[in-house]
Amino acid sequence: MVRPPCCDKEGVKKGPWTPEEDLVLVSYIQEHGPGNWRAVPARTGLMRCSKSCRLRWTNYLRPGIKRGNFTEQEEKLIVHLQALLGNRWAAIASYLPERTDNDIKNYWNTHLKRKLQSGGDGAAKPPAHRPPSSSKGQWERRLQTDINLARRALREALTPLDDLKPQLQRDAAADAPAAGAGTGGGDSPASSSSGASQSSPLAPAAFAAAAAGPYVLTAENISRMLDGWAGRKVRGGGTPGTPGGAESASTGSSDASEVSYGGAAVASAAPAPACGGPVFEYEAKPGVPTSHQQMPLSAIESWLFDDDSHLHHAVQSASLLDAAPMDYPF
DNA sequence: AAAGTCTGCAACCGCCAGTTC
DNA sequence: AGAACTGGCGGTTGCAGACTT
Repeated sequence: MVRPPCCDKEGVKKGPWTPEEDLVLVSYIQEHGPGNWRAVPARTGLMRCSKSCRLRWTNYLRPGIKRGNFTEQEEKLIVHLQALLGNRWAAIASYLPERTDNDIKNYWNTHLKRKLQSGGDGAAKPPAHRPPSSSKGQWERRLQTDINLARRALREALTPLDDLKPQLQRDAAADAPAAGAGTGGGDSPASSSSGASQSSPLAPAAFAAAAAGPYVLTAENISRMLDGWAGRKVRGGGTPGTPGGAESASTGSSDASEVSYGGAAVASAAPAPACGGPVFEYEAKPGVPTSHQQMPLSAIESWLFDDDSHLHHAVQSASLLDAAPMDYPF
């Protein structure tokens, strides 16, 4: 069958997002939560494809995103995971909760690939036989499943206390969801889990936190938000550009995006402050630890790096598969 | 100082898989 | 059961700033 386009191509705006559009999108998501992307353009009036809205949110506007300046630790992790998983950026990104798959993909293509090709820094090189991109085969899924299981077990074992925080917040929100939402914005459907629950069960807690937290979408805050954006480096002639351009966002602690999210330091590598917490807590990647419950990288690394058998197994599997494609009896 | 080249990143495109009807 | 719909993913491109000549 022929798939219709995801949206009507005519009248759909393309290109860089303006601060105003970002604001509209953020406002909408703050109110309704992410999800149901198809309804977003219609309900916000944005002349954007639903897909574009989702991408803009997940790759840029979503709180908790760290931009630019990959640490050596992250770099190593990416290299190893890429060797392990191939170009499955979403899977790799799940190990780096503060990074988007797009970011990691870009970083790989622009930095790491070249680095490894030119001899690299001693980090493990990607195997000669990479899992073929076309083979989303059983072995690969099995591998991913195993990794996920191991990761979950590891997380549970290593971060019992941190895990309690979101749980406590969920419990608190469950106790008084309506009260929290009600104080936030009057008719705000914050307590409605229609859209948000689709993405994460954390939604109610997040909305409660949002209502009680530092960020309220008032005219004042919108003004501050726009001021912050307006004050940013402008890319291109007249185009307001994208807030938080890579390097500047990560280095400039007074970035507009931080302001816009009520000091949740969303663009910063620093963990969310104890007071208030991130407004968009529900926006943690599905199945991925939030910044609160983020597993320590060192733990992952020791698991990944110390036990080479994981890598070797993966590489061997890939090699075998390349040599003689077959249906693995997993 | 100007022109050309390189680099990095945001965003788009098309395909795929899961879900809904 | 199968078609339609939606969201997600990976590859690719276009553009603007940085750098080099």
